[in-house]
Amino acid sequence: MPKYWLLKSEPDVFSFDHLWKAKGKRTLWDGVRNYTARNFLRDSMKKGDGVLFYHSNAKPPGVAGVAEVVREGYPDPTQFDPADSHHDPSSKPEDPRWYVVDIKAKRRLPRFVPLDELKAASKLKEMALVQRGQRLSVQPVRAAEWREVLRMGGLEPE
DNA sequence: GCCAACGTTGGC
DNA sequence: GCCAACGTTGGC
Repeated sequence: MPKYWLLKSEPDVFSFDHLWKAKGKRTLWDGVRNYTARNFLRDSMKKGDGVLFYHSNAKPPGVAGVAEVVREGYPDPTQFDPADSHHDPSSKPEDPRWYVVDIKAKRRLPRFVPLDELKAASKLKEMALVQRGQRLSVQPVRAAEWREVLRMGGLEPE
C-alpha cells in the first residue's frame, strides 16, 4: 500500500519549479528541524510514496505539484556542516538527530490548487493541512485526500 | 508587518 | 516535571 505525504516549502527558497529543473528532478529534503516531521522522514516515508508539494508563505499558498519518495531516510548532511544555517552542533555523526529523504518531481499540476480551495472542499475537512494552527512541514495525507487534491489540480488519479 | 498557534528551552 | 519566556511558522 503506497502512502501519501504533503511537504511544505517556501517557493522563494525552493519551489516546485526548482525541483522540476533540478538534476534528475531530484533533491534531498533537508533542513527539517521538528521531531514529529523528523520521525516521518526517518521512519515512515517509503520509496514510491506520493508527495504533494505545497508552497507555504506564498501568494497564494497551495499545492503546486506531485513528487515521489525515491530514497528513504538517511542523516541530514546539513546538521554536521558548521557553514550551513541548519547546522546542529549537538548532533553527533554516530547518533544523528535529523534525517532527510530524497524526492523526485513526478507531475506538474495543470492547475495550482490554492489553500482557500482546499479549505472549502468538503472532502478535505479533516485534512491535516487545513486544521487550525497546523504548522507541521511533513504531514501524512489520506488516500482519499490525495485523490481529491489531484482531481482539483486537473489530474486523473493514477 | 502583524500576530495566533505552536514547539523548544531552561530555571526552578 | 512544571511552565514562563522565547523563537518560529505561516496565513492574512
